[in-house]
Amino acid sequence: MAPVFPWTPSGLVSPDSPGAVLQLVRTAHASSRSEIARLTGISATTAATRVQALLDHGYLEEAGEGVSLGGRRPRQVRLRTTGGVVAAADLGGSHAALALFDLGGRLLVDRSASLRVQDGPESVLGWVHGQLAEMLDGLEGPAPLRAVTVGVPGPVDAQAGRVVTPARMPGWHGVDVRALLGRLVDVPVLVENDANLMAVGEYAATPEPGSHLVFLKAGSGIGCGVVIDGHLHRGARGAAGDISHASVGTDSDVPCSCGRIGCLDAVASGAAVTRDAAAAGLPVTDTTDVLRLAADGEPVSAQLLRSAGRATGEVLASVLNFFNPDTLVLGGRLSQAEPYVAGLRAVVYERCLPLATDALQVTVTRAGPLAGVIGGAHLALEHLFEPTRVNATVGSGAAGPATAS
Amino acid sequence: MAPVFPWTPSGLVSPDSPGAVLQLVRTAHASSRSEIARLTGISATTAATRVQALLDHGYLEEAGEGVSLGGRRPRQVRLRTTGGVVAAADLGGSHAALALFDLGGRLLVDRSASLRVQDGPESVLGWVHGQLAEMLDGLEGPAPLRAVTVGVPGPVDAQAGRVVTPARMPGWHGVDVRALLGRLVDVPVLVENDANLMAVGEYAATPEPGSHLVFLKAGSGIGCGVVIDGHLHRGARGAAGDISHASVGTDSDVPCSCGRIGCLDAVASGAAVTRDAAAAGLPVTDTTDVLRLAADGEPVSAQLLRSAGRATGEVLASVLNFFNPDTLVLGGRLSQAEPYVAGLRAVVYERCLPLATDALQVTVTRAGPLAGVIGGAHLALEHLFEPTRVNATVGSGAAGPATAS
DNA sequence: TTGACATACTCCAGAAATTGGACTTACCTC
DNA sequence: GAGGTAAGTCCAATTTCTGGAGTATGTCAA
Repeated sequence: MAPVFPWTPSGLVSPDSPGAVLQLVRTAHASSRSEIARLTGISATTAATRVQALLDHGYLEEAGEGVSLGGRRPRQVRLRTTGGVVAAADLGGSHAALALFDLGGRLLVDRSASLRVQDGPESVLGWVHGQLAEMLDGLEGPAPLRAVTVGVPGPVDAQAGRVVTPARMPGWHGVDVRALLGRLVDVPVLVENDANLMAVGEYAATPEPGSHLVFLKAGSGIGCGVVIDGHLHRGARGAAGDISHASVGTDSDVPCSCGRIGCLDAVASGAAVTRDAAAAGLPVTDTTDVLRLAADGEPVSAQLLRSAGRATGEVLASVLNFFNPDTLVLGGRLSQAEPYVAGLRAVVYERCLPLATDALQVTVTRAGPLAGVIGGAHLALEHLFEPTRVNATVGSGAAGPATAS
Repeated sequence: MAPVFPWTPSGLVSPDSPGAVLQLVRTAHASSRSEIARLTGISATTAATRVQALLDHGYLEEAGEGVSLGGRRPRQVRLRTTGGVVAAADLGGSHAALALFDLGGRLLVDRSASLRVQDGPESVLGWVHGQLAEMLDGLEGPAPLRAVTVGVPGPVDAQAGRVVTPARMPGWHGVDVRALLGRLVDVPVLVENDANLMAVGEYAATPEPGSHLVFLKAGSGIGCGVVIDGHLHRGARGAAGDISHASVGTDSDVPCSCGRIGCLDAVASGAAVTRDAAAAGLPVTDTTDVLRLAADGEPVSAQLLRSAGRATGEVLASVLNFFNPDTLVLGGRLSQAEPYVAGLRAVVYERCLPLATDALQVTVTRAGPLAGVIGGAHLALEHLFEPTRVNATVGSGAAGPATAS
């Protein structure tokens, strides 16, 4: 008999590194010393020691006693959420949402404001910084800013923190948002596509490890965000999630911005629906008008929205068959229109394979307009607390909580 | 100023667990003690101790001396590949490929044979076991079998090791391949879809961590395998990669097996091409005939293959835009036909967005007919050496190298 | 009420792992 | 050769982890 391995390299199986204790508490998987010992396999003594270290350094705080499981009640601990805040800014074509969150991911304040993208990156990011500073000043217990996430409506090189060819933000191509804003705030700055942020925001609402989520942002443009196994999928060039130029079977001959005919974006986007509604003689100038008419029971607008939903569903069906996610979340302004959602759902269930739909949940966004900033906060906190990738130097470069402004 | 964290939980940043040493050597990232110390950040003493333990237990072996970097030559170590073998079986509709690999992933023997699926799971898996036993007997230095991967042409519940609704293997629905084969071989058994295995096999040829790969298997049916960030993406129900029922713009009215019209499978699969070729009066009975005619310069068959490639490219373009991989690998028998590949490439580059194609490599499979078993070996070795998921009880359940037959 | 038993946690001494520095080996360059 | 450098070993000091004893505080059932 050839040699066998009677010995397994220790540490190969269970990830019980010291930092894992913080993760367990942060993700609500454990809340007492004994629970940590059980889950990680480390001894009770070690668990207590590590918890104490985290308490001493302000990562955790005592949280009273839990319920007895037949013996002494456990002394619970939780993340100390007052040790700082993270900020997220979700920039749109003409509008921005800004918010502050505590270290537990709880929303502290948010505001939204109209934005003048055309003023250029320096001006806009300066404005963002001013808004954030105001919000920070307004907090009750002042806490240091730890990280900022900026969402922009276009492709992003998240590694470098740069904007790439944004269709809806002329003048921003190649702009190093990380450097520009990092100079002002002096904390790590993450830059991300807005649909990606929304996807993460929805995932954060019910974070099931190992689950896959596709988020559809159907507004004046159409885009997707993809979360795979709990991690944002950006693709090779940060361009993942683009379905706007998939071709749909249509008799429309309106040319798309990409030069082709029959692209989803030219047929089923908010802009396209508005254009078609206006052409049909309805008194509309933007997507909101169409949504209002449809909500009031105006049939032509409802019909247009339903068609847009069906066209989008057609494209999504291919995506869902290919990608087989657990969840499809519909967001963006069009997802507020019932005919749109109904049309989309009908086609998805008609066109998808049984295996693709039997586990699939199709829901309308719960986080709503805050999905983007919630996702931004999630990424910022992940960056602060789980800097697993050693080479991921972001912003001020510090791995984990470090000096902040 | 609110409290800041001057202390970072140790172990939060660098993954330097004892088992990491084995991974570094296995993945060819390190080959000497000093290199391991440098890469992991552990002291030279510790690195030497761990290497010695791995040597003592047969995981590693000495491998002579390397080149000097200005001082003493490093004493190299490498994975001890003779400590066992892994097996992979790639079952097709009527054909099977079987192979044995050493623990370094090197192919030792392979054979292919015709298969009678209709004999049923017990019979077929018994036959597989017999073939593997024969091959094991034929090895020079007899080594114990450590794990087996079985690829089947249909959806799979990899977690449970079961086959799910396989279109091309009637009688196999719900069959617990892991249990059936595990009873015979008494080592961990992995079950996986064949296109998935091929994707992993191609990835294994040039394993770049963080890269995304889509593998197209275009044979008598059409399927994809997806590797995300080095990990196989199975989807929620193990059904990821299915593009056979995406609809393509065509004037064909041949109904698909799913009951609809215009599905890719009904238009561009090997079976569809053969059908159309026969209908055009060509003397063909299967895909091989068509490929041969086209290779001989027969224009109608070439034209049909080109159209099939174009239709497939149309569907893939959507997938590539959405998914933004680094690599698209074309495999399956149709990928051997130049007109098919040319048609596919043309449409992909025409229909994809610049961001989706500027980083994209479109290549024809290098691993060829062995891609499936190579992928199977890769998964088996990954299971043996990287059992990071604690709950992943597979086969005989042991995590890491353990008792074997 | 009371005893039996369980869980949660702490304390402490022994065991194990890790480290830094001294030391050896062995190569390169000049 | 001499000096410099990298690779690796040896060893004592240090740090970390563990298991068992002991304490605190519950549940449960008679």
